[in-house]
Amino acid sequence: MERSLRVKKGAWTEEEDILLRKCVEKYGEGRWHQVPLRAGLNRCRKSCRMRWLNYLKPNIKRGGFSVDELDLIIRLHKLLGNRQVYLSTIGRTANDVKNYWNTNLRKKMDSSNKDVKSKPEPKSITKATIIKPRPRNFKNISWLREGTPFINVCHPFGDDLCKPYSTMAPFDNNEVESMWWESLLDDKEINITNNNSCLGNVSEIDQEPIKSVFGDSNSPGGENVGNMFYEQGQRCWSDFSSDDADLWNLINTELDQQLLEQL
DNA sequence: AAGAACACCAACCGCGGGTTA
DNA sequence: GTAACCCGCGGTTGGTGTTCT
Repeated sequence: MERSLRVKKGAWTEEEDILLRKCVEKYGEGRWHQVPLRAGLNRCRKSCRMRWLNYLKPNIKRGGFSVDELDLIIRLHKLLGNRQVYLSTIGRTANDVKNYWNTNLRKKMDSSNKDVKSKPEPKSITKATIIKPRPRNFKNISWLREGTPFINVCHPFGDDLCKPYSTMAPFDNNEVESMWWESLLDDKEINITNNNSCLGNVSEIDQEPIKSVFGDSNSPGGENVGNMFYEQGQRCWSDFSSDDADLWNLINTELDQQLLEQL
């Protein structure tokens, strides 16, 4: 319970910003419940976190949205829905994207949707078709602590890939990534087994013989796993380096090209 | 010139999910 | 197993500036 009667609310002062910035620079991000005390701020932890993430954090892109950014926001929104955390991958804060969406783009999207109301309703979306990719925390998984590379739970091939690679067939890095995005875009193959894991069509993988994938792992700076090379520190699928151009091309090919023209 | 309406955005709040004891 | 705690997402509010009438 925040001490709502005691903590300060409302706009932040320059002095508060300086205190918060110094605190985060000294102790790092996280442990927000300790930040008000450490920084000497009479603010609740949520307020401190929000101020840092949306305003003080370095490298925040501010100002007007470019045409490319708007295009990407619209496409990602169509792909992922109201999940500003993913929309914020374009380099804006989640709050910035959310505000812009709520005050600007949503109206345009609503009005454009009215134009197509005469069309038949799409098939109803059930709970089982909702895709909710979320970052995962695996720090309690023993084999991860031991340094075994693995792929994130939220993966097109399902829970089998949570297992250590020694029990899995190898996949090409780019292939895995693009298949995940394609699985998001292809509702025919998506099943959800629980709130957080995405299952794609695994029939082809099932036919692959299980191979040992740790045969040539002596490379400095990383590790060869089958035909994949993992950089040092790269432990999960979400750590794959991503080619923005590939993602952009994929979105371009799958989503409605006329969306922007309607705006 | 002044009040109303609108737009923008910083900030607040509730709640769900993950972690810890 | 579970209760308490913590984090952070997403909806909403409220203040301020701008435009309209």
